[in-house]
Amino acid sequence: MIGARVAKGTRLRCEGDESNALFYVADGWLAVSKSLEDGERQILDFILPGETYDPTAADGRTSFVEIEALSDAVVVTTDRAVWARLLRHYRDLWDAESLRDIAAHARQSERMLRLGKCSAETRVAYALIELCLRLSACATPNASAFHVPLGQQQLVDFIGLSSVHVCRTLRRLARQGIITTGDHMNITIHDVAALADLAGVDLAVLRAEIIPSVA
Amino acid sequence: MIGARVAKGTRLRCEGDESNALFYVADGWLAVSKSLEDGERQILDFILPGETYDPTAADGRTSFVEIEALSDAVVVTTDRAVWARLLRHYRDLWDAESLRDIAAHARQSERMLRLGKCSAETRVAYALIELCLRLSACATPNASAFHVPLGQQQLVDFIGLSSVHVCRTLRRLARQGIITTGDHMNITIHDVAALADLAGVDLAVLRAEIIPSVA
DNA sequence: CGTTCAGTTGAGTTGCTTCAACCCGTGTGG
DNA sequence: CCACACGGGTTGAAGCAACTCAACTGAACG
Repeated sequence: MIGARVAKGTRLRCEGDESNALFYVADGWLAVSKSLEDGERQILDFILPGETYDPTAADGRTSFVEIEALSDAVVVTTDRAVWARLLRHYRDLWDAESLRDIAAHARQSERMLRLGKCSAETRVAYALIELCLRLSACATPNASAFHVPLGQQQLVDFIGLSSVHVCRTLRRLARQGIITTGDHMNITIHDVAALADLAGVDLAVLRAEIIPSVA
Repeated sequence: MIGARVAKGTRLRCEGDESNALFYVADGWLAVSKSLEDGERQILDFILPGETYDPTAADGRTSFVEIEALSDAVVVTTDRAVWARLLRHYRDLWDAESLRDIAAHARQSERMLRLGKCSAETRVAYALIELCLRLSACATPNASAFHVPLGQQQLVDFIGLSSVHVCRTLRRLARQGIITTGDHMNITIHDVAALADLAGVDLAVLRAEIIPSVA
């Protein structure tokens, strides 16, 4: 189990020597992504402080994703086998992890639905809401204004639209007074209800599905 | 633990009394999907014989998906707590499940990438390849010809395009001699290489990532 | 023989992308 | 201190991929 500081922008290697590794993020944001040969990239999920991610593919050896630090971060690397033993022994840990797993899975599913079936506006609105929910769950209690440590390019890769169109859509939302964007992706949501409406979600339901509760 | 025969087309309830349930599919195909209020539906994954699925959301109570039997099926319903205990006690079971989990996760990620970034042709090709791989792994050793127990509508909900466009794309592939479609979604892949090429995947790599190996 | 329903095809439309120009804050070297 | 280049974000215009609408086919069934 090795803790390490990683600088913003660093790509974490998940293959070769480091295989069978599993990441625990102590601080900072990571992005998990996959890319095509032509350079197109899709961000699959963000990893927030306190969460773990296992990048191992089904063959148990290689990784199927790329992981990148979106901010300076502190990442702990653990051997999968060791981690598994811990999970088996400590009931609480197991429960907590299983909850986080479920939440991650639910989030990914929700995103797939939007990706496959929704308009640009809905997709953008949904992404903002998801980020807002996750952030307010882990840090700020204030639900409406938050800072996203992402460039537009990352947001774009997350949403799955062209940067041009994402930009347009954000501006439209801003013009409608639903959000304000400051410098460097400081986003303030003024009208959460309107945004949730555009995203086609019920805020309370979504939170229950997506955010690991301490039940 | 209750085993039950379910007829093709049945919707499995995952809420209320049946909450905290987890499904093991002994026989037949299930589809896991999510839908929008407007009726649009996205199929998130298929569950094949021998696989399990936990439809529980992060609040531990409600479900966040709909599950439907695509064929007549035999489904075993288990309490999550009981299942968790089994997993903790039987190391082999835990390993196998964790492998399946990883594979499912890798599949879903791969699909998200296609959903967000790829053309219709690529998405259709990829879907066919994935189905083919999974089927040939679990049943037919013959990789090229297989029967998909799906109507076009299901395939459409899986791929995330309009039925019209999926149809066109399939016909185009057929005209190019890459596949043949028989009655009721009997699909034969004549040129796996060409299809993999269109899908933008390396067949061997994909198999390693997506299919739980018995390693 | 008529009805129904899944799949197929054509024609017109739209939403997103692409391309290209531009703006502006930041860093850099003369 | 100014000139300049640079990169991220914004905007306009044009193109194209996928969607919608609508008509048709053919198999399945009473």
